Amino acid sequence: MEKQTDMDVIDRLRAAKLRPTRQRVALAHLLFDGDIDRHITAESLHEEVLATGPRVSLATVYNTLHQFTDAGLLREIMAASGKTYFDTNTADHHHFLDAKNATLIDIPEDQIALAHLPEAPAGQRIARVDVVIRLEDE
Amino acid sequence: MEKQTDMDVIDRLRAAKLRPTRQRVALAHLLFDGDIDRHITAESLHEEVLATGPRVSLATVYNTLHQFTDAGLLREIMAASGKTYFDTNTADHHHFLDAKNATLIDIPEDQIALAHLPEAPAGQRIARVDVVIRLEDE
DNA sequence: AACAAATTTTAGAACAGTTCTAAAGAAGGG
DNA sequence: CCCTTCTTTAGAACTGTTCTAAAATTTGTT
Ligand SMILES: [Mn+2]
Ligand SMILES: [Mn+2]
Ligand SMILES: [Zn+2]
Ligand SMILES: [Zn+2]
Repeated sequence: MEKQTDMDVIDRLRAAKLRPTRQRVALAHLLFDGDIDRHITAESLHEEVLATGPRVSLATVYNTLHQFTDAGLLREIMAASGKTYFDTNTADHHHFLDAKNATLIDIPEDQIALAHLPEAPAGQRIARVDVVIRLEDE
Repeated sequence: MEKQTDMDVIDRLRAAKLRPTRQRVALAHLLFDGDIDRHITAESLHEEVLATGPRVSLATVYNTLHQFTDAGLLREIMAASGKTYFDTNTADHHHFLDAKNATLIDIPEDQIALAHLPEAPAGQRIARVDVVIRLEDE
């Protein structure tokens, strides 16, 4: 996924049925260029785009993050502390929460295992399992 | 724990180094009478106490919930949806989240098992593990 | 290129949940 | 009782997020 061209990004947006506006292209580059999975908040992404790209309002950052989430390009994580994080890693996985730095860290898939899941109450099914391991300084 | 007398509750508050005020006694009864574990929010407990007991401000409900949590009588759970829940079950345990009703349900201890926990990043230790199993209608 | 229609962006207001402030009230010890 | 300390309270403030409706951009059509 390294260093996408604008055309790469534009195609991706079109595939998601989203017009490739200047703002969305800039945000998509920040989110998806490079191979690193990211855990960002609306505020943090807003600061980042202001520092490097075109002017984008905070409302647009929120709109875009939700649109990307609906398109399956991001995953929404409500870890704690009232902030919503968006994760560029859309695979099923779990997180460490560094509460002091308000940061999420992926837990490598092979390092955790839910032995046996409980049965859902009658009439309901399991939509998603989130494990959050809260860290503290040693 | 069934139907505590005021004296029971007052002793409990004294043990937590909290003056047994009218408000705290009323809230403690609501939280700790009966054997049922409860998952409440500040708003829900506020409504409840207004309906049945002395006038208590929302600020006092928040203050009291945090004091009880600090005293180990409650456990704070930030499940999702921007609301903070307080759990009268202070033992380590996990939850179903019924997102539609914004409700937490205890998962019986024996019905879930974390097979092996990952190692915490250098310099940090695991403070707490929270598993939230989000439910959806079948 | 010019135009019209549809979508998007934006500033700022509004909102929800929570915390803060500082003044008034209640509790406990002598 | 009196004094000191702690607690409660109303309302303001604050944080993160969503909403509103007007202006701007994008896209498709001539
Ligand atoms: Mn969302
Ligand atoms: Mn707290
Ligand atoms: Zn992640
Ligand atoms: Zn519980």
